Amino acid sequence: MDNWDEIRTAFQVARLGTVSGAADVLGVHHATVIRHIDSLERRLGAKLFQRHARGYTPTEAGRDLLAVAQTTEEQFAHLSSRIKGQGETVSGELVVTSIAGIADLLTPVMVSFQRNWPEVRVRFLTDMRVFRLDYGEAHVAIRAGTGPEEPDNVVQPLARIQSGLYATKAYLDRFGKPASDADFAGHRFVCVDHENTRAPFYRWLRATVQPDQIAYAATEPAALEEAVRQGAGIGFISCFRASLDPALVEILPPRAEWESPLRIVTHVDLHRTRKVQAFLSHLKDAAKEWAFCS
Amino acid sequence: MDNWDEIRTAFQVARLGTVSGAADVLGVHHATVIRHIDSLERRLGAKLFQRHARGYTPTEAGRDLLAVAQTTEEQFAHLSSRIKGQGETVSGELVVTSIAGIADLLTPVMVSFQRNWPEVRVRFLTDMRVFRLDYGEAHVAIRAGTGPEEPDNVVQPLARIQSGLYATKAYLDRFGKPASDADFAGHRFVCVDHENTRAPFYRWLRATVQPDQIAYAATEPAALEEAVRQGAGIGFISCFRASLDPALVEILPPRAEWESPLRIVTHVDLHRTRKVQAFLSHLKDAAKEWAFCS
DNA sequence: CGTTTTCTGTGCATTCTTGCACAGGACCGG
DNA sequence: CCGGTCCTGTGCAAGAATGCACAGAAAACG
Repeated sequence: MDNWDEIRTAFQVARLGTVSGAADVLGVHHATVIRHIDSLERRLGAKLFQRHARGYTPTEAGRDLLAVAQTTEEQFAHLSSRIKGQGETVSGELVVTSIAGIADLLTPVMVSFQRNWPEVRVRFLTDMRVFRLDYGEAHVAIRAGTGPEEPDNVVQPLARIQSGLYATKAYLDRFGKPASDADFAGHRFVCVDHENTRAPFYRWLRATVQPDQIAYAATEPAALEEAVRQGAGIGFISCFRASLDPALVEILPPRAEWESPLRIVTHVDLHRTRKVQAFLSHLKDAAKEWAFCS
Repeated sequence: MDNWDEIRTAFQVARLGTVSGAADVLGVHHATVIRHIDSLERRLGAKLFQRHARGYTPTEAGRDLLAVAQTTEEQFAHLSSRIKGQGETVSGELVVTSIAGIADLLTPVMVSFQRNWPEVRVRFLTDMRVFRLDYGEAHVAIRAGTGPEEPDNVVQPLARIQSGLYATKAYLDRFGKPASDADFAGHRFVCVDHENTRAPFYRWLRATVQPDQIAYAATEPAALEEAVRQGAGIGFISCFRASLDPALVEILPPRAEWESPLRIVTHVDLHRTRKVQAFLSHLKDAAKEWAFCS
């Protein structure tokens, strides 16, 4: 049963009883309608209509088609209005992905968004691998740094998260607290185990301290943070995370050059929808309230 | 939501995830598939798929379409197999029409046919007006005489119903019983009120008796028969109907020239179907058993 | 790391569908 | 009885959808 258009044509003929009437409704020439019916009947091997000078009377098969196509037309009409409307409504799924490090910063935003738009089911994905927006894996991605992006992705700056140098009280009791970045001699540091990282504060750290001062290195951000908390040395932790842990002591005040940009990335097709726009404005509003950001 | 073929194309793309795969299944070029999707999305004003190098991933709208079109395809497949099969099966409606005069002759045939083919719903229409087969009003018509027929109707002889001259005992007690058609003087007759009727026995009657002997005339066959039963005169009644009424007495034995042919008429498109053929053979078998016919 | 495969996407020629004009038949109303 | 109207049906030309060839890009594979 290929060629659904011919079924649609036959449906209108069965509904209206005449070829001409169906042609008017369908917006085609009546010759086209005749040819569609002929083609469909030839393929089915059965007559759908009794032809006579006053019109086409559906046979039993034609009435069967009428009933089936009637519901089909209704289903398609509903589908059409759903799809046309869904770009304008804030409902359905909203899939947001981000790096794991800022999950606890974002979660309150997600929850309040869902509270504001109860029709929306929020999915918040944090995973090792980067989710790809052009594969339809997420509507919105929140990413750190200034990495390259796909051509079809629209990128917006969200905030600049401040990071500072921290150490535990236990570390300071043992090694003392440096007064400035000129006073780092004899101190040990925690740094990412990657020569050419893009994180600005780690680039600054590698340029400032001696390599043998890096006492602890790891690839995983969470592992680095944990190392500082365990007293392995002085290390960078984002200010908002450090503020949650009273055991951490700020070594130096945050600097603008240490700030790391946070970007909102959306796929160009989804960016225009009201659902995504609603979330974006909600997210930006929330970001304005964030302390430790600029 | 016109152009159902584009929905079908989009359905296959959503189902398979690639344009190329959908093109193979649909038996068209992949460029055609791309153009269908583009056209459909443009008309809906919403993206159905996220495009990427490995294929098309359906969006929320695309998944919605997938679900709707899935059931549509199934419905159409069922419809197709029903229509293709129904020409070969004996089921559904069977509409038979005839003149009212032979309804009680046909009814047992219809009932036994329905008993033999329980899938069939029989509708037996007897009405004043002649039902038109080319308007799809009936599958089979049983008609008397040798009237003209539509070009698309296939006509078969069914039987020749015998009619005889009858009167009531009361009439005979009063007027006597004529020994032959040469002994009709002084008798009164019941005849159709129509100069040029096609019924052979009435033509014979008008040619045989004097006009003033026709004591009772009517247009309706049932009214004529009732007039004979009421003793209005001698009149023609079909033998099978007269045999049911013991009050009627046969005046003259049936003659071949009084016989009226009974024709089966079907529309050429429906004539080929097994359902109609089954009824026709059943009807012919039953007609062989009919007494008062030849 | 280069190669192969498998996708999508687009300009161009072709085929096929569609529209048009007209014929023919049936029905309706005067 | 006869013109007007509303149907269906068909040959022919215009237009639109399709197929083809090729480009380009990304993933898979050895």
